[in-house]
Amino acid sequence: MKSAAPEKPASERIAQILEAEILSGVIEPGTRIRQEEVADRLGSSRLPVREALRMLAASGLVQLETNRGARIPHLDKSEVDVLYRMRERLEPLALSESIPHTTVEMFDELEEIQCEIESGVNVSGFLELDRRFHLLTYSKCPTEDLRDSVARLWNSTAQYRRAFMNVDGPHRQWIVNAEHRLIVDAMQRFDTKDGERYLVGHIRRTRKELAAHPELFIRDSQK
Amino acid sequence: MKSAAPEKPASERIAQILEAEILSGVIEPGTRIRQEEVADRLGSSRLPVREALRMLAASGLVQLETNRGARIPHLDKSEVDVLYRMRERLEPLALSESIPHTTVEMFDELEEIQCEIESGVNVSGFLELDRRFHLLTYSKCPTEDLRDSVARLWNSTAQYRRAFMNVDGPHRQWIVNAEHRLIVDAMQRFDTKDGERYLVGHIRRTRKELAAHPELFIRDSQK
DNA sequence: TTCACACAAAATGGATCCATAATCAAGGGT
DNA sequence: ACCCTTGATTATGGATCCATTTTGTGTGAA
Repeated sequence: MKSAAPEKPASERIAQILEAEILSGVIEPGTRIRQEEVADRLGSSRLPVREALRMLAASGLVQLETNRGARIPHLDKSEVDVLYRMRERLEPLALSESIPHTTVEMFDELEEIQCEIESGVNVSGFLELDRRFHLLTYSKCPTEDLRDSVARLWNSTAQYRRAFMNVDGPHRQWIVNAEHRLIVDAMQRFDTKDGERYLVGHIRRTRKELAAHPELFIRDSQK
Repeated sequence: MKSAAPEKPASERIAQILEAEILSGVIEPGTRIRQEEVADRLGSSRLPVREALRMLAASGLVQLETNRGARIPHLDKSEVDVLYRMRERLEPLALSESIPHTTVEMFDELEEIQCEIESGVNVSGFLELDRRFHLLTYSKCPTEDLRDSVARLWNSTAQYRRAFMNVDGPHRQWIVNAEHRLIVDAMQRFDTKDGERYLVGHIRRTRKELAAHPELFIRDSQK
């Protein structure tokens, strides 16, 4: 056998890079993604880019139109509202399914993330830590489809969380911290009901706060 | 302008054909799908087949593994159980969001489908009509992501509904008919709460009946 | 007989090249 | 002055060919 070369995946690399760029806001919403540009920017052919875009479309990060390429979708107020209602229903299930399989290492990591959040970070830092926090609480859910669905919802709504944080900032950050702490506590008590309760409140509150800022959803130019 | 040539889509054609073959059971669960075989069977190159498989993977119909191709996934009992719990939470939301936008044409079509179901059909016929019935009740939901998520769940669980119908047959078909009628009635009354209630019962009952037939989930050979 | 190693065959991932549809610009007509 | 049409440019969809990984088979030894 050759060296310990696990022969890194393939076009997944491009998908991961693009995902990071989209989630971090480097590529702005509404932007059209040209295959060729990405191809020679990342030093590959257009073909893996096409496959990467298909993966991202499956993850809810881009929207594909036949013969019209890929584009980061613009959602209006009511669509984001429904996505949040989906979150309110699915994520508690993911949490319930995850709780029976939690480990102490997981709680250590959750504690670490939450402490970092409370230590004060900027918007991008908070968004990334918050995402890691919640997806980690679901990570022990044995059903991959459920984990994927939840991740899709987080991806689709990421840009609006970012926009909201930019206008309302760490305004009522203490609420998020309290909710996170309560969720972790319920998990440690293996109390799925309580976990669901706090989590629903967490998401529901965010949905309502988002709905109170309709200026985040104003279409820039095109209808 | 040229003739009315809408220039049919592209690799979507292959995806639709494969989807129909998978849902109808022509391609059995666990089967490995070879790109080359599909390519020259449908008279095209391997490239559109690859894209089609990516679409199907996004729809939850196949599972892709790097360098190992596409395969129709085998799910175990607990995974199907969780998928049904996801359905219990998401589909009522889709129904609620759809009800305010219903039309009389839709109710005519629902009536037509339900009558055809009650007229007595074989297993494959029922499965297709049942799928059309429910997805039609969600079809006016304005949020595409929600409709897609629901369709994904139907795709992922299709083979188990088929297996169940094959062993338990039209055993208690009258229950399905009653539930369908009640759902349509609630929709016509624009009563989202009642619609959700009957729909949850419908899915929940199916989940429990499936759970009562563990023999449907016995792994054939590989672990 | 069974396990292990090696080699061959096949299937997938990737790159380059061609065809076609969409976009944009310029020009002419109303 | 505005809109429509017509062409050129650009970008995506598809086909063929090559590289790499996987898998299946066969032979050998314990």
